Parts: sequence; C-alpha cells; structure tokens
Amino acid sequence: MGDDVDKRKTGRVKRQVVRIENDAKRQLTFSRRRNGLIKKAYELSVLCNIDVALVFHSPDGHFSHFSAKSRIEDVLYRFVSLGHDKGRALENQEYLIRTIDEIRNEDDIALKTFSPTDSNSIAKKLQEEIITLEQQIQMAQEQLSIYEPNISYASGEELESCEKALLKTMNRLIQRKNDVVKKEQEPLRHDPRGEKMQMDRTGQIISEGGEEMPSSSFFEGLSDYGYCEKW
Amino acid sequence: MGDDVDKRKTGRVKRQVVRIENDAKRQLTFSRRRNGLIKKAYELSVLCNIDVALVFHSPDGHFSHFSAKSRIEDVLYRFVSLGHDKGRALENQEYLIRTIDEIRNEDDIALKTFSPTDSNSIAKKLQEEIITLEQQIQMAQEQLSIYEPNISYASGEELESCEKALLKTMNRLIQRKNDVVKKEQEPLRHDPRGEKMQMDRTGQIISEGGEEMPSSSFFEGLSDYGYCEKW
DNA sequence: TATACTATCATTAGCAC
DNA sequence: TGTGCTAATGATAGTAT
Repeated sequence: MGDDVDKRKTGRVKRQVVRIENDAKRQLTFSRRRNGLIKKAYELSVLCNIDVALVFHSPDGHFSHFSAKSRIEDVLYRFVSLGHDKGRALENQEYLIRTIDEIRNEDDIALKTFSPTDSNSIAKKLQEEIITLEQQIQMAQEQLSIYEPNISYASGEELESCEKALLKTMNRLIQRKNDVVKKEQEPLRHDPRGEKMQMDRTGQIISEGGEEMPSSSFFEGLSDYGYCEKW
Repeated sequence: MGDDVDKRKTGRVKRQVVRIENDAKRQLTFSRRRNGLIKKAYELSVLCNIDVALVFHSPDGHFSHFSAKSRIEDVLYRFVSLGHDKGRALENQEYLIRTIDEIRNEDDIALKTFSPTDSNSIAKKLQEEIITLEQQIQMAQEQLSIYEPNISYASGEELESCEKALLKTMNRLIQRKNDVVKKEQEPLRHDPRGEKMQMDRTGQIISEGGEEMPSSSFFEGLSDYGYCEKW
C-alpha cells in the first residue's frame, strides 16, 4: 500500500550520439536501430515509390544489407552504372561502367553455358518454374490469410511463430521467383529498361500479402519488409 | 477571449503505408523521410561504429545516396567483393569480384597516368594538398566555434545560414581531403585493409566539429551527417 | 524545394527474461 | 540474441511561407 517506492520502470533516456563502448549494449542498439532503419527504408520505398538499398559493415568484417522494391544488385548496379551524381563523377566511374558492362555480357554467356540448349527452352523451363513458385506463393498466402489481423488471437505466441515462418517462406519463394524472372529476362533483353518485371515484384510480401502493414504486431521484430539478410 | 475557435493548428496524423499519389506531397514526404533516414543511418554509424551506405532510386531515373564513416564506393566495394551473404552468393558475384578487382588495377594505372612522374612525387604533392586542406578545415572550425551551442543567439536566422554555409564548406573540404587521402593510399597499398585512413575520416564533420550533434537546430534540415549527394 | 510550426504518432533506452 | 515493458525522446503530416 505504501511500498510504491521505486515502482518507476525505467523509460527512455536521451543518449548522446557517441560510440557505445559496452559491447552488449552496442550490439543490442545496433540490432534495434538497424531494424528501425530498415522499417523506415521500407516505408519510404512504398510511400514514395522509391528503390532503396542499405548496406552495413561492422569493423569486424560482418555485413548485412537490405533493399526494398528491387533486388539490391539491381539498385547498386544502377547506382554504379548510371552514375551516382550529376555533378561529380565517381572516382572510377568510367571503369566501373565499362567493367560492369562486361559483367553483364559475361552473365549472358554464363547463362547460355548453364544450359547448352537454345535459349528458348531455357525460357520455357523458367516459365514453368515461375508458375510453380507462384502457386506455392498463393498457397502460402492462403495459409497466411488465416492469421490476418482482425481475427481474435487464440495463442499469441504460437501464432506469431507461424506468421514468421510463413513470411520467411514467402520471402524465400519470392526471391527465388525473382531470380528466375531475372534469368529469364536476360537472354531476351533488348529493351534497355527491363523494368516491367521489377515493377511486378514491387510490393514484395507486402503487396502480395495485404497492400499495407497488416498490424503492428504482425511484423514486429521481423525485418522482412523486402529483402534482408542478417549477419 | 472567446474566439479560440479553430485555433488548432493541424498536427501529425497517422498515415497508411501506401504510395502517396499526390505528386507534390509525395515529393515532400520523400525529401523529409529521406533526411530522417539519413540522420538515423548516421546515428547508427556513430553509435555502433558501423559503415552504412544508402542508395535511392526514383522511377523517373533520379537517384541519390548517402554513406557514413566510409565513402560509399568503399562500402559497396566491400559488399560486392566480400560477398553479400554467407550462404547464398550474389548472382554474378564471381564476375563482380573479378572485374572490380580489375577496376582497382585500372585505377592504379589511371593514377599513374594522372601524373606521369614517379609515384613518390605524387604522394608528396598530395601530402601538401592534404596539409593545405587541413589548415582550411581548422580555420573553418574556428569560425564554426563562434556558432557553437550554449552561446546566446543574437540573430537566429542569419546565424543559421552561416552555420549551414560553413558546414557545407567543411563537408566539401573533408570530402576533398578524403579523395586525396584515398589517391595517396592507392599506389602504396599492400595492406589488404587500408582502413586506417578511413578510420581517420570516421566522424566526418561531426567528430571534427564537436564529437556530438551540437544542438537540435544545428543540423536541422541539413543532411550533412556524412557524404550525401542530392538530386 | 526547403523551412517553420505544432499536435500527434513512432521509436527506442534501460531493464528483465 | 531477441522480446516485452514503460516512459521519454524523436520524427513527421498537415499547412503556410
């Protein structure tokens, strides 16, 4: 009755923007803030229809990245090849453009090597794989719809892990699909901007799963707003 | 006394994370949120000692980028060359590694071409330039110190523009310096991680100008937490 | 396009599991 | 390493300049 002394739970405190020395704290902060950053990047991408790519490097050699709306390779490729600035050129921009152009050619060659038959049959096979994957995605969506918001949660914990598993699966499927789509495009490409297929994958899980962030807890702690690889 | 009708200024409202259709609004939101994202990326970089790179692409071909702690080229290079994932390789990782390695060589050649004399004299010249730039930075810092927080603001508006101008100048200087440093390093490089100089440029303006975000209004609306190129 | 203002909404530091 | 809690800090939508 009277012992409400020190009942105050600690709340947020202001922190100077200075390197956090405590290892555990730094790691925790990194994890949280990176997720925050990714969420914001994702939102920016959707709200403003922007391709976003994030890359993180820790001094100890770990790295991690995220991209929304397009695969990070594509975003970075465009960044490098289209020039990263109107005024000032990249230090070695010319070389990058030239050589990454070579990469593209080599990529084509590799693709042909991958299947020595004619490129038409490749396209066909890939098409089939796409269909299969799309079906899998649909199935996953159907399962996912069970856990949509607005239903009364029965067993919160169990439920969340289901959601996460499903989301991860879907993400993997979509990535897979995109890879296939990309491969399929390559041999046919003549259109300087083969963007249509990329537009197709615009919303990722999100547009596929509900057009908006379904609920606050739905994505809680899960960085699957787009492509995200963790350490 | 009684006419406080509708005195309510509009405040923040919740927004769905859906594409903003109104062009002007979308542009404004993009500008604001990108700045917010950059600020957070910068903070993450400092707090957790992380290299961060951001790349943005709009569908109409505009692009923009930001990096903290290291130049974006370096961050992306590491991303591509070290592999972006432990499990899954970049689609064309091999090619990227190989060719970007070629880029490095070509870069060396270019550097030598840049000054046909021996590389030692190049280093000397660059060293001189660095010193000059450092002096300029010092001068800028001295001027900047006039506007440090805790002083009683006299003419807020006039003052802020001064700050901004100074910050921009300093940023340009530091970038310049870094470019020079990088160029100087290249011909000498044998150490696989020539990171020491990069550490040197860690704090950018911030560590040079005061180790922490001086005041809230100090950086307001200015995205100079690291390297940032705008559209 | 950027900035100021203000009422909200959103993120997160510290702590405990 | 990640999660939940709470309170406080921080970000920002709408509007006008």
